[in-house]
Amino acid sequence: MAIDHLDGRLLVLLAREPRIGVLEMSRRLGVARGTVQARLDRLQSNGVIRGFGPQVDPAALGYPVTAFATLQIRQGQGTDVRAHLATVPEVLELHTTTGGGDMLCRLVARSNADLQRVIDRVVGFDGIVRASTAIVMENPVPLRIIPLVEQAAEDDD
Amino acid sequence: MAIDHLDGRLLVLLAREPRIGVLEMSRRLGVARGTVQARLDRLQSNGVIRGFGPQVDPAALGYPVTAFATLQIRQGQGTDVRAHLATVPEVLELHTTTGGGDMLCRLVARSNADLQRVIDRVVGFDGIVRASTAIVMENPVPLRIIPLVEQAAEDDD
DNA sequence: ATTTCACTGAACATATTGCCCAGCAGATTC
DNA sequence: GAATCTGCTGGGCAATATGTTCAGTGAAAT
Repeated sequence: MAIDHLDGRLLVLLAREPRIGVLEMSRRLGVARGTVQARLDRLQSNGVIRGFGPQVDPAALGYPVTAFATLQIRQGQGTDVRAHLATVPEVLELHTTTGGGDMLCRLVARSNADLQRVIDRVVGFDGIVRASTAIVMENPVPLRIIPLVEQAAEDDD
Repeated sequence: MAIDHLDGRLLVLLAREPRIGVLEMSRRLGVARGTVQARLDRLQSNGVIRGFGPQVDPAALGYPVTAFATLQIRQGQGTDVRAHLATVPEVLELHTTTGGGDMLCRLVARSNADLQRVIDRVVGFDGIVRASTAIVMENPVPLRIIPLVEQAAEDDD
């Protein structure tokens, strides 16, 4: 399973110049077009490539404040809480983590004041015992995958 | 600034079917091709759309374990720590947050055992005082943007 | 009344796509 | 050793999409 060296180069190329076509990729990688097409298909059915959705910047949408909230959930309320959080647009991401009934979610808001409204909406739900929020000030390493892809391709499995 | 209703529909369409072309989009949205092209260009130079990079699943790459680590940084060491963490491929994301010298980072690893290695590498650096890690068990809400886009488009700014 | 702006609808040459095929090399199986 | 698979090559084809330009239209701003 996983990826070989050519897959790695393909992914890195795709990450750097996402809009180039199959033909151009085959030129850059020095392989036949059919090969690139086959690799891409495989990577997608593999699930390695989940999709090519546009990466939208919440800040540019008017939500410049990001925060992470750790939620403590009352036993047995997990399912309800999940469903509740899924209905809040400002919840961009939700994880359940080790340690009691804990969840971690990524929030955005229009301002620090607005964040209060979002948090109230998030925690204003029966089943959430306690919430602690950390507001993001800087993002020195934005979500990235290239270094990991390169490592995985070198391990060459 | 921000986006109007057509931009919103464009983004949602693009998020749902990322590989469709400009022409097909114009057909779906019922507007001229030039309009879609102009909107897309604007959204990209706006920074609303950061890019179209492939969404790669770390699990499919052989890194099925995700964790969030909260790091406490010694005063004045922030820059060094950032640089250090940027060199670790398993650090997918790094944020500095409110509250003392705290950082939050997203990690992946090949296994729970491997996570220990990653954490050792992350915290094995002068300037990191303390680390507390939460391992992700489930991901009920994967990173998403559509609901926020829809809300922003309705607010119609 | 005039200017500006975004959108339309069309045209054109060029490039890319999806699909087909035959051939080839290396590895695996019998 | 011979047969079979699998992945890659390199080519050809019709259909489609792209980049670009243009003139015309309507609405809003000056």
